[in-house]
Formats: sequence, C-alpha cells, structure tokens
Amino acid sequence: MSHDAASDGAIRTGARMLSVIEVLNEEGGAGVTTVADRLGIAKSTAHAHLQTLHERRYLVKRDGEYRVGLRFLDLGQAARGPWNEDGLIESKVEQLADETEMRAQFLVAEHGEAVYVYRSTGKHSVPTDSRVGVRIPLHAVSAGKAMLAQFPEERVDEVVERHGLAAVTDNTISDRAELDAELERVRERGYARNDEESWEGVRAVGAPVLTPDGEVVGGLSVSGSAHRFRPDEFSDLVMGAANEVELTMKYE
Amino acid sequence: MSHDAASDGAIRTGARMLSVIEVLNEEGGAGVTTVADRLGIAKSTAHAHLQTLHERRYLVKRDGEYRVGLRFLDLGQAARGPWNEDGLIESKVEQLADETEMRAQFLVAEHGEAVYVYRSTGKHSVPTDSRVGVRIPLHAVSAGKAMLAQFPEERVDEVVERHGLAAVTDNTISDRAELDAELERVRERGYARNDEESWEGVRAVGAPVLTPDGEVVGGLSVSGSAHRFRPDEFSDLVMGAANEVELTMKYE
DNA sequence: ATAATGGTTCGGTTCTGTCGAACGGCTGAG
DNA sequence: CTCAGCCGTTCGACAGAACCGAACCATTAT
Repeated sequence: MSHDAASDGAIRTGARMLSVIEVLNEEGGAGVTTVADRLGIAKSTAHAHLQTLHERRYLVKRDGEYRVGLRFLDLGQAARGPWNEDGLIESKVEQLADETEMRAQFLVAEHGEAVYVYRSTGKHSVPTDSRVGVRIPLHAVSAGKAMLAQFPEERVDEVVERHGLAAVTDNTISDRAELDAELERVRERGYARNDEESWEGVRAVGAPVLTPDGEVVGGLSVSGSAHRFRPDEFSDLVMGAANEVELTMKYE
Repeated sequence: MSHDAASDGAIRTGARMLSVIEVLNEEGGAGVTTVADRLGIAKSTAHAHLQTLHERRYLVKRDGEYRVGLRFLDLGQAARGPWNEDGLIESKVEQLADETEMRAQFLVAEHGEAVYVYRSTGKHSVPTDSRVGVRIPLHAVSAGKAMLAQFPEERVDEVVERHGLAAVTDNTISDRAELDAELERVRERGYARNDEESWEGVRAVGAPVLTPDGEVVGGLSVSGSAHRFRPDEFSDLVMGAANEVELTMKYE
C-alpha cells in the first residue's frame, strides 16, 4: 500500500511505475507477487510494469528477483553533476574529512528536504547511516539549518508547511518559534550546530555555501562522536571551506 | 528521436515516461517544448509527464527547466549496494589507484554491457570520460574482456548477438573469431589487456572477480597514458587485488 | 505424486493518456 | 507602448491502452 495519490494532470500509470521502482528499492529486490501485494494491484499488472522496466534496462533480474539496476547510477551521477564542477566540492569534502579526522559531508536542499550529495569519512571510516542520496529533514541537521537560515522567510514557511518539524531524536527542534530563534543564532554565528538532533551521540557543525547574490547552493558540515566533538574546534574550518568553495565556484 | 519501441506486454505510457527522463538526462535539463519535440509528442503530453515526475520529486525545476533530481542518486547508490559490502571494493579500488598512481576502476556486467561502478584517480586526478555509471561495450575494455573470458560460451554469444562488436577505436576487436582468440589468451594469462581499444592513448590491464563457484562478479582494472604504461608492471597488482576481494567477500 | 507458490499469457472492460486547440504570461522587437 | 512570438498551461473528446481476473505453466516443497 503505497501512496498512489492522484493529482491534477497526472499520469497515473507513470506514477504507478514509479511506485514499482520504489518498492524494489525499499525491499532491496522483489518478485512479481511481492510488488503486486505491496501496491495492491493485480499480478499481471505488476508483471507488465516490471517487464517494461527490465526491457528498458532499468532493472536487473537476479536470483529470480528484480532489483534496481545500474542505469540509475548514471542518472544519479548526472543529478549531482551541477555540484561537481571539476570535482571541486567532492575534493573539498575529502579535504575537510582529512583535516578534521571526522566525517565531512555536503548536502543540498531539494523539495524542502536535505539530501546527502557528497560524504567522506577520513581515515577512520566509521560506518554510518547517512549514505549518499539519503534524504533527511532540513531542520534536523547542521548543514540543513545553515541553509534554512539563509532562505527567505517565505521559503522557510513553505518547508515547514510541507514537511512539518518532525522530531528525529529528543533533541530535534520541533517547534516553529524555537526554530526561528535557532536560525537567528545561526545567522549571527555564521554556522549551525547539531547537538544530537539527528542521531543520538552525534554532534556536528555546518555552514552554508552561497552564490554571490545570496542564493543557497548547499551546506557543508563536519560530524563526529558527541563526547569528543568540540564544535568550536571545527567551526572555522567548515566556514573556511564553505568560503573557499564559494570563491572557486564558477557561475554561468 | 528516442526509441519508443513497442514490445510484448509492455506499458507504453511508462516507457514514454522513461523516455522523458532520458531526454532530460541527455539534454542536461529541458523545458516542456523541448521534451515534446524530441519525443515527437504533444506539448500537453510532455507537460503531464513532467508534472507527474516533479510531483513525485524525481525532477527539479530550475531556471525554468526541468532537470533530473537527486532522488535518482538514492536509487543509484542502492543499485551499487550489492558490491559495496563494507566498502570492500570501493576501498580496494582506491588502494589500487594509490599504489599504481594510475586510474583504477571496478566494472560490472549488466544487460550485456560494462558499467563503471567504482573509480578512483590516485593523486594525479586526471579528468576522464569514464564517469561512474557510464556504460561501455564489454569487448572494448580490459575489465570487460576479463569478464567475458569467464562467461560460458553461450553467454558470450548472447552478448555479441545483442550488442555486436562495434569498433570504439581503430584497435577495438570487432571480429568474433579474433575476440575468441583474445579471450583464450586472457584465460591463459589470467588478466586482460586494453591497448588503446577504448580510448586513443589509453592502455589498461584488468582482472575478473569471481565467486567461489566461478560466477562473474565484476572486473577490476588499472589504466593510464599509453606511452608510460607498462602492462607487466601492473598485472600482478590487479590480479592480486581481484584475488583479495574474492577472498574477503561474503556470499549469502 | 500432489499441493502450493510464483510467474506468465490472454481477452474484455473501463478508464486514462493523448492530441489539438485555445488561453495566459512573459519577453523582446518594433 | 504595442504587438508578435514563444513557452507553459488548461480543457474536452476520442481512441487506445492499462487493468483485472481467470486460466495456464514451471518450480519447489510436502
């Protein structure tokens, strides 16, 4: 039972096909019956969708299951292309991770949510959930708050209206007034903090990356274990990195 | 002019939606009219498709153009998940690039083609076309030939039948008998060479990664400028790396 | 050997995707 | 300032496609 939600001039069949892809992604591979059940459609329908996607090379058949194929890898790389001018940001993230020996990441705001676009775990590669491509509420992470703080108020309204202020952990800011106060602090400081607001035991500092005319490009952040993470220690580094990116970036 | 090719029990509308995505990907962003023209469909139809994709958050609207969105990044990462067990292969590719000071990559065979799944350019990051996610004929690259050499003959037949043996450069093997002879050499040597068969001025050596029961997982390769690239110098390193991956890999 | 599970095929019915034309907003030219 | 042209958007009618269900295979488990 996924959201099939009809809308204005929408292509229902196309939307259904997207749902099929989403099911495969969530399940990490599935057969015809599973897809049909999860979407509440006939087996024959699910079969037709899967077959079409397979013929178009978007899926792979393995062990009798359909899985999301590598064609999406190409699309995914293309999607982050705009931020990969000569690998500028990618290398800056790696540099940050090396310098701090913490995890560093670059996030972008899309459809009112934050998306991990680049990530690097210095030498001490610690496993983490924040995989590239994952979406997370803007108000719950440092880079996200850094971006929100630079949005015009109306756009913040939009975001809150559309996604609310869900509490990811006990520390997540989930009140609008509190958020506004926090964003004001962020603007004053020039960087945002994340004090176990997205994961228990994880702290972070983040700074926005802006175009010359103040448009938000994304946000850089550095994160690490709460007990040995000193925000003041890294805030200058993060802001500096963000600044360098801003200066090096080419705008058409 | 994209392929709209009808097939058996195919979902035509869904296939069309995929074409829309492909146009956006190729154009790097486009408007309603452009998409409609390129697919030979009515503007209103293109509009409906784009709107649906946008509502589902698969597209982004910027500068009055639709672009492929970061949701595909998530799907792309999921697609290469199976080969990222604890970042095993990713780190091995990086290690190879560091040791050789050349480019190293890991490719996978999908739908009869080779796909770049991981890539690393040592310190001397040289710009290159072989971006992650890109597809290239199996017979034209070293890792691809290494994989082909391990396929059962029938599967090689399938690949050739489906994609032919297009000549990417003057050196590309484009004759079936020649390919068979080459694959035999590859099996004897244990690794494959690429002597400017995919790009002028680029040589490479590649080795296959196999499961304990001989199934092909993918292929590792190291490549560099033709004039200073000595195949013998790197063949052992590549084969060694492939071997280590095979031994470390977990199979369910 | 048989039942059960999952995949595939097929035709009729309903619904929806498609087109074309017309409208509205924006930009640039005259 | 006006008008022409371009692009995106809306709307209704028709043709055609997607959907379902039932029946048919293939494979595995009992």
